[in-house]
Amino acid sequence: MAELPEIYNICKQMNEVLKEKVISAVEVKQEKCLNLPVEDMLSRLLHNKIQSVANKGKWIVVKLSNNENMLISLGMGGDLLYFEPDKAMTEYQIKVLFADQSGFTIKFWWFGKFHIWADEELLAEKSVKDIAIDPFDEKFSYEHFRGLFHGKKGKVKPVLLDQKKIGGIGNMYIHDILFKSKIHPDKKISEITEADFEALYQNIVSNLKEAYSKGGFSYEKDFKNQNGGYSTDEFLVGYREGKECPVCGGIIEQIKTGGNSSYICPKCQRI
Amino acid sequence: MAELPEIYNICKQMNEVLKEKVISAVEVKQEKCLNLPVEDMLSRLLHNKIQSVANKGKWIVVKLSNNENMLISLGMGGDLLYFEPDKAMTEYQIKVLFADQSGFTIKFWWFGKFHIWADEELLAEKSVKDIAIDPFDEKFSYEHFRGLFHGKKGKVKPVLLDQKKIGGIGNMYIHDILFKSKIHPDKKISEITEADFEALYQNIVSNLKEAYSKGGFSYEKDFKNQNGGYSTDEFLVGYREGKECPVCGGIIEQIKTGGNSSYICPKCQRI
DNA sequence: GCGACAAACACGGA
DNA sequence: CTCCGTGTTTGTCG
Repeated sequence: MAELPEIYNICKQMNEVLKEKVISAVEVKQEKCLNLPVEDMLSRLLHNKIQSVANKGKWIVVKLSNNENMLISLGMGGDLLYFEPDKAMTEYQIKVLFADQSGFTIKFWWFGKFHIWADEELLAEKSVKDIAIDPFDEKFSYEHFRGLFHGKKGKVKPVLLDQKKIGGIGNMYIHDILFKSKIHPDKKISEITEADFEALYQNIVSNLKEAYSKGGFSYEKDFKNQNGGYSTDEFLVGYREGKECPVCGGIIEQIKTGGNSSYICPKCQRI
Repeated sequence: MAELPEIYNICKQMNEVLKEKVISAVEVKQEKCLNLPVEDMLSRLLHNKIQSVANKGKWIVVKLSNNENMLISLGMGGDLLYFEPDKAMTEYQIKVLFADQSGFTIKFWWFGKFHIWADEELLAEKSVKDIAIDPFDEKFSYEHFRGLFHGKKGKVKPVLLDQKKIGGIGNMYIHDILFKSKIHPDKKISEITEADFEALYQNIVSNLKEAYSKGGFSYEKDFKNQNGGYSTDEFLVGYREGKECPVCGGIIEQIKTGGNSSYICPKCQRI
């Protein structure tokens, strides 16, 4: 469930906290989240320095001094937690330890990934190479956004969640973004007006930035084990099926949209 | 509209009539139905002998003495007509002339193809390489047929018309085949019983053989310019929308099934 | 609820 | 009414 606001926040914190730290050990309790045999992973990570951390969509990319990278995907959610010496969590699938005895643990709720790729490999690596820029990127202009829909004929929501089109949006913040824009998730792209697109663009950026400014979603923990300040009370329609629409008083519905669920006000959001 | 019965018939006749004839000229009025520049096509065909003719699904494959092949697709229908010296039709896109001044003309109604491929190329040529055996093939056993559906989850009709699964069936004979089998074209494969599959298999083979035994569909001409003897009166539900079902007296409907039309008795064929 | 992949399906062009 | 390529949608798996 960690989406751009949470991931972006974690990356910022990792940058601040981990810079220049040297990896001294990596412990893996679940090998299937690796892309390499443990031995290979270790030989590519150990004794190297953290250079910088940035997100690529919902992926966290930790760049090391030896041109290797740790790519972390939290999948459906999980905790990526910094620890001071001797303060590590006991539940984790991956633990990275630094020379100063600090480190971080990763605990996935379900499917997470911990992949190692060299800079050159990264360009060809399918998991991340096609991930589009995210709404926090300065190049994420309205023109860029609008262009994603030109000549397209499907439904809106799949495009918004398509990581090859827009990085970082998942199936949580999207509900309110669409609601605020008064667009039904199954609305055909061809039937969306220019004004709708403008509202959609604004709401994507403002909704995610709002969540980021509050430290992310309240159910998620940041790198320093703090829960975010964006609480479920702020949801307008997301996960509020059966409750009243804050705008028109209609009853919010949970509906199936393709493979996932959507929460909508059937009155405010018409197909 | 030529399907397996018509194509099979034409191939048989071509085999009887053209064997050993030597190509002396080819005239092309519509170059876009070729896969080669006219020059190349000519140099690969002229002065070579017809060796044999066989169908691959709805394609007609004319094998020449020099290991080249003429591949003819009649597309949505057309006439492929033999002519005695000086008796050629005047309307055609392609005319093949033999040394004895006999020959054949091809007139497509819409999109037809006249392609040249050497034996070796044929194996890699996408238009025909994956076309499955047809219901007249001795290897088209019930087991073979049944196996086409194992582990599949879509609708029946698309499989029956998929040339990679079964060669030669088109959207004409299929209506009655499904009707006789009491299967709705949109029926899910997973919901079809073994008895249904057996009926379907029998009806595919028998319906197409019946049409073939009568020289094909009455609206189509054979190689000798004779119309087939399988008339529209023999259709049970195909193209009979609004008429009565010959079994239950219900009203036959024309419905959309994916990209094409189907004719069904809504009472005899339930989804 | 994520991401990768494959299967099924829809559509347009020749 | 054909075949084909492409894009879209749906399902499954880890």
